[in-house]
Amino acid sequence: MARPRKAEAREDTRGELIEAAWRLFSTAGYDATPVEAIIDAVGLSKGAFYYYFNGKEDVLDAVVGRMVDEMALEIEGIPRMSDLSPMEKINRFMESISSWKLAHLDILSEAVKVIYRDENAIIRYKMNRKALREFTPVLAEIIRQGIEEGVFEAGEPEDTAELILLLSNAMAERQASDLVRREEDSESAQRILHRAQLYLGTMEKILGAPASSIYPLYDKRIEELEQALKSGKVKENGA
Amino acid sequence: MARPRKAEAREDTRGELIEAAWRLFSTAGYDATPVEAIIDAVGLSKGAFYYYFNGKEDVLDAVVGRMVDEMALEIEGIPRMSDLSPMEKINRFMESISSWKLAHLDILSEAVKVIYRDENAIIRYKMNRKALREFTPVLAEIIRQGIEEGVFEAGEPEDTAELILLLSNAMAERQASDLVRREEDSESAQRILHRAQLYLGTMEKILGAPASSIYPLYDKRIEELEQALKSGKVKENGA
DNA sequence: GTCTATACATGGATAGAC
DNA sequence: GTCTATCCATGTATAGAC
Repeated sequence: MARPRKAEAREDTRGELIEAAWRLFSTAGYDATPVEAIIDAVGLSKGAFYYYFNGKEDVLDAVVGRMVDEMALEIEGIPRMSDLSPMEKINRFMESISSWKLAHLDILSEAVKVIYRDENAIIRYKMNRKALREFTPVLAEIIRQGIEEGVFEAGEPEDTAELILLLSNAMAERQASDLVRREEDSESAQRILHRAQLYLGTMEKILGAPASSIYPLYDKRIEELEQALKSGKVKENGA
Repeated sequence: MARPRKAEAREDTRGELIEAAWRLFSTAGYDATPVEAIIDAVGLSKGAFYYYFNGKEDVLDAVVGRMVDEMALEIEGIPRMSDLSPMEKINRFMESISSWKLAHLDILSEAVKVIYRDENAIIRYKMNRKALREFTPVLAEIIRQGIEEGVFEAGEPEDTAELILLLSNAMAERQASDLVRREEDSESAQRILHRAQLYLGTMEKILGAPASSIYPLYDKRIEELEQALKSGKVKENGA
């Protein structure tokens, strides 16, 4: 009977639900988060939830959509940054994506472990696919410029971009699992970096770009990430 | 009250359940298949199901396990086929995997569409990960041989093998969705093949192998697959 | 050891009150 | 537009027959 919080106290109910859902999905997992947990966190009833979303999967799409859109915002201007060379643009692109990821790992040194659990494959999959869709045209444009200027030697820009993104994502997944596992199993940091170099080198070959030209900052990023994971939560996230 | 089939008529109950589960998962999807549907198909009760499996996810693991093991059986001998060159071994490897896939598509020109639906990401993920685990050492051994003989120029064999498998899987996923979509959207066959060449070419670069050396039969395979999809089910699968 | 019958809790969904 | 009350499917667990 206890009536949840009054409506008047609420502003962006849908947004609050998305926020709460993401916090729960990333700490408990998707399947393990009942709709009830989401509404409890916000102080709403089930009916309200189903008023804002078509179902549980719908809120997952909203969560994913919000994150990818944030990323998209950061990268969409890169092709038109006339002070950067194509290679610099690519590095800027990579940098934007991984620093965004780092920023969103604050809530979640724990979350990495959760998100990469089997049952949460659906989250990763939706994220990857949406990111692929939205980022491919941007990266393709950069590649096109590089080909025109003669600094890249690659095939069809769209396909090439897609492949690069695929690799970059696979690398991220691999590195994430490497870093998480490194706490138990102690694989050498050297070995992990070495593996990353293989991926980066492959991207260079695909682009027909010189060795060690892609993402030279990567080593530093990994170090940061490792520090973040070691020291537990980096900072608190209130809302 | 109606008592299902008697026990005496049964031989490999667990196997029957796995079989039925796979048929249902691949036609209706994982989430959309209640445990009840599986036991109905076999003529058993719920208790029996929970006698053989710890839960629904357990039967999915069994399904995936069985398929990957079948594939593993076909490829594990390849590194020791002394009449083949390393490059031939790699092609044999690829061929084995994709012809196995084709063979298991008989039940399922329909299944492709189902398996690639969002909600079934968990099936694909489990499949890919198990395949990666089991196939990497085999492919790595072949690569090691190639490096020793000087026909490949690649880095650490395990990492290289993993990357190749990753690409091969990504290519398969891409091609599957291309071919399925081709029924509505009419993307040119040319474009699809072209995309495949990009993946194969990348694998060659990773191995440091000559162009067009990997999987020259691929074009033919794709044609076969396309025929299979066009003409609906290819053959019936009784048990 | 193998299975039937059944009970139960959970949680996704909906109808309709306010 | 917001929420309460309710329904129902389904995953899980168990007691006990054969």
